[in-house]
Amino acid sequence: MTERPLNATAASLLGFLHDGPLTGWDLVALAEQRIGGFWSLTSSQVYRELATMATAGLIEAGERGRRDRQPFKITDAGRAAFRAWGEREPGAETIRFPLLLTMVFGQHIPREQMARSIAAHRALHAERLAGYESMAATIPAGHRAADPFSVATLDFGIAYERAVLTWFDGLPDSIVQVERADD
Amino acid sequence: MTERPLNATAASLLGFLHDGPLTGWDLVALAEQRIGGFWSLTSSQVYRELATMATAGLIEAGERGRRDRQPFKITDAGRAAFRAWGEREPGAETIRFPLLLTMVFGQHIPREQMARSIAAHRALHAERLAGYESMAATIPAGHRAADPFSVATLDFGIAYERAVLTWFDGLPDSIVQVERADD
DNA sequence: TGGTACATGTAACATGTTACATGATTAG
DNA sequence: CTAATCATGTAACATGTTACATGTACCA
Repeated sequence: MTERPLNATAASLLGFLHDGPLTGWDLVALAEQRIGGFWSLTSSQVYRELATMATAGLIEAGERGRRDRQPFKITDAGRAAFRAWGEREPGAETIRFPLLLTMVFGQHIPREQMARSIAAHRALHAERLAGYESMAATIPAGHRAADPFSVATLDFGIAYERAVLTWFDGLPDSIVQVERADD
Repeated sequence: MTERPLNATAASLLGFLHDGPLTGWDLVALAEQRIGGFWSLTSSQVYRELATMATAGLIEAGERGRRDRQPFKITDAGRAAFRAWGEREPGAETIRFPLLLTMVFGQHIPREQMARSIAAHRALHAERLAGYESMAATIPAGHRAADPFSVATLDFGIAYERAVLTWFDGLPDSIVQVERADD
């Protein structure tokens, strides 16, 4: 007992398990879809956390089904642990943006390389934004009120991606523009 | 030889060392100031990376000065390693935003708690934005052209923080508003 | 002369990443 | 029958975090 507090990744798994038993595989897919935009996790991590939480009694393994699927069910202890996590002040966000790191040292990095990276990342963000926007478009009108939390996180994704795109588009030519030899 | 490629944190230290020898302490402070907005590192990490890089011959320790300060100087091998890092396509950014995680599971979390967390985070972001904006205000006009890279990363911080604040302010009352007993 | 800021570092541990091994089921 | 996808998991390692120990120099 007196387990150390849950980490956020484990807590999110417990969060998903509130709605019913799920397998590791399901959780990976669900997490990617629902929190992938601002929380990353790998299947390795998921299986490790599940094993740890099962040992700690926060979840219980059910019968294995087809293809060895093993569903986990949240226990009362798990719900309590989740509640305790939810009551802690969430920490500040961390962002790790390698492109910006490259950019800080831009003077030491080939200009063309940088311009290409920027273009690639811009495209990636445009794609993500499009994805979020099409998700948002399919939200039934009534749902916006019914599940404001999911909507809010989706809105965050949209706001973030739009800001990033606007920033990309405002970069000065001195950074973005590649002098091209007339080939 | 054939060392595995640099990690981004180590690379950033090498980046700073391009402009002259620095101690671990200096690097921590400099990193916090220059890349703290989108890349976090702790002093423990810095000293560990310095030790590793010194062993690998990417940097060289100089004479210890006052208060045991130990400056490190980048070597040619270090410059080469940095260049190799700069030539790799920077990976996608990762964001880890605990507040959003809490929010996804908002239905399972006390409303008042959530509202308080949101207010606290909003204040934090407002503060950061103000900091960035005052930094931006002190950039001499000519500098904008002279060091477009630093300016660009600062602009990112501003764009990001503004987007986050706007998002906060657009959250629906159903999330933000706490019913207050008339006390 | 005592507190504060400077400065370096270690140890222990938590978390995240990558690569791989294994097998079940399904679709063609 | 075979390739693709589903599904679980381990091992090894890299990276990040937290707590602490040690000592120096400045400044009031």
